[in-house]
Amino acid sequence: MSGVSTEENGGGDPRRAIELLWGVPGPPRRGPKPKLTTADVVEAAVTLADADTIDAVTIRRVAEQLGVSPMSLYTYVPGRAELLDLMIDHAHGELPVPDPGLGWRDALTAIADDLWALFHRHPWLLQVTTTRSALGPHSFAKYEHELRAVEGIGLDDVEMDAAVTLVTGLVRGTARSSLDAARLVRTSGLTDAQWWERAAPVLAGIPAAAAAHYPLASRVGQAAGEAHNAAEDPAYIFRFGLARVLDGIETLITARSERRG
Amino acid sequence: MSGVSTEENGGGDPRRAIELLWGVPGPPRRGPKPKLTTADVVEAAVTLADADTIDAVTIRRVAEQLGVSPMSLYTYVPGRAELLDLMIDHAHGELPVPDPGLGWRDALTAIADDLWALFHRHPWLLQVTTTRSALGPHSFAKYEHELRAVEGIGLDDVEMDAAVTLVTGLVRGTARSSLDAARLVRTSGLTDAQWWERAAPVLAGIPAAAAAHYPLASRVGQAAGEAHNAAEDPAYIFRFGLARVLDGIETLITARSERRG
DNA sequence: CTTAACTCTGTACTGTGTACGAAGTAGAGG
DNA sequence: CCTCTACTTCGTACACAGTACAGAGTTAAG
Repeated sequence: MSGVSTEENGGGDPRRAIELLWGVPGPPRRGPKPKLTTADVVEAAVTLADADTIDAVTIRRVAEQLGVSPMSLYTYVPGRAELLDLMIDHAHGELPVPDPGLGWRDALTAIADDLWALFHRHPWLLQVTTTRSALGPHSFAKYEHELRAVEGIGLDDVEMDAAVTLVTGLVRGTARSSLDAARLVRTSGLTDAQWWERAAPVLAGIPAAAAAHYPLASRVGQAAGEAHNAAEDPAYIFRFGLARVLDGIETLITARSERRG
Repeated sequence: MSGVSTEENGGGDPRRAIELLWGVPGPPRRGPKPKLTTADVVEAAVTLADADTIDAVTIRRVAEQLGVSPMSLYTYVPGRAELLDLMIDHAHGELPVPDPGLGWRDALTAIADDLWALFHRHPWLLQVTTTRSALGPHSFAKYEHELRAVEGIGLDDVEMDAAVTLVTGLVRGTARSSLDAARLVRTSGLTDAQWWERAAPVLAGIPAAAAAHYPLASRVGQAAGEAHNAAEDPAYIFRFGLARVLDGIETLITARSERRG
């Protein structure tokens, strides 16, 4: 069964975190040479998270991987929360710069595909909230490139923001489903098919769960399950959703231009 | 700063979890009368989560709220993960049954609005993954009602599934942003405006972060921030996104019917 | 009345983030 | 060169988590 929860992490003054994100050096160092750099810590943390989940990123494990005592990490990073922020911006740095020659549909599609790939390379990105933490250079650049895709196509500024947020949100949501499913297969040792094989007879023994009570859910659920095995389902929703959203944006643009002229 | 992570929870045999979800009584009881019911535990857990976050739902705290020792909860629930599953289905039970007389656009809009409201009543629903756990009666009913909204409008079964998943995914994503932002305001004690007041001068002191490097991001970000204060931003994206998605579905339906005749 | 199933509880283990204080290192000022 | 002091590193300790385990008490079945 599933059930995954999210941990809170403090707010606090943004100063130090922003300085770390932008690599501000700080005052000249007097004491012993540091063994590591902040970048070392971030990279070690990303390696751990890639191989498992964000939960694998514990202060103790990152320290162990670096051959250092846990507490010494606090020299490079104020705490675990800020480390996660640094990891996010680091990962955003992997996004390619979209081809500026593309039309808006192709550009948005490329952005969505790149983001989809990024999430599959770094699934932990979807286990972490982004609000207020996207202040690093690579996250800024990401937003800039996204806006460039919809610049000059007839949307006002507020709509441009909404359009790219809508597309990236679609990718986030569908990629999350895709990766949750994959992770579940890994941790439970059961594929979706195997899991259903086990669950189906239990459900069958419960009168209230009979197909007669849920005719559409039974029919459509089965059809969807057969059309694409469940592992590919989110990828289908991604493509389907992107097509719908792009069509919807096109409708808006058309309405705009017709009203104007 | 932000940074929120998600915990893993085991897979395991679905049998017991499904039985709990559907309220299968189990063999006749011989020992002392139980002080509680599984429903008591679930309701106490929901109360705790509503008042805070999903992290407030610890075995110890739920037990304390019920005036019982922590370990005795394991009589009613196999573990924390299964408790979360039960909470999800319990919450889905609050969703109203949509008016069957509505057209598909109004029906999908009503479903989206109801879900948006549910997420704002129970923000912890967005801190928990749903994959494979939606096997309870109320979650089944939710899916059934969603499909009813798009039944008979010219989509095949696979597209019906994709359409409702797209809409509910949109609500999930935008509601998550909305609630993450609200939670951040609560935990940091800073409104978005106050936080930006503090962050802006720090950013201003970093040459690499100059607006000249991110012209669109600066212009559009400012415009979006002024148009609606950040707290309302996700709500705007929700409405904007829903309009686009519905238009996109309409385009698909129209194309279908034109091809047919 | 005996027995066995069931509930409930206290204790204990492992693992988390990180506060605190001590120890050691190396550049700055004399 | 010596001293001072900022700085890095580390060991210990605390509060809190989920839950395994074993024992004690309770009640229905035989």
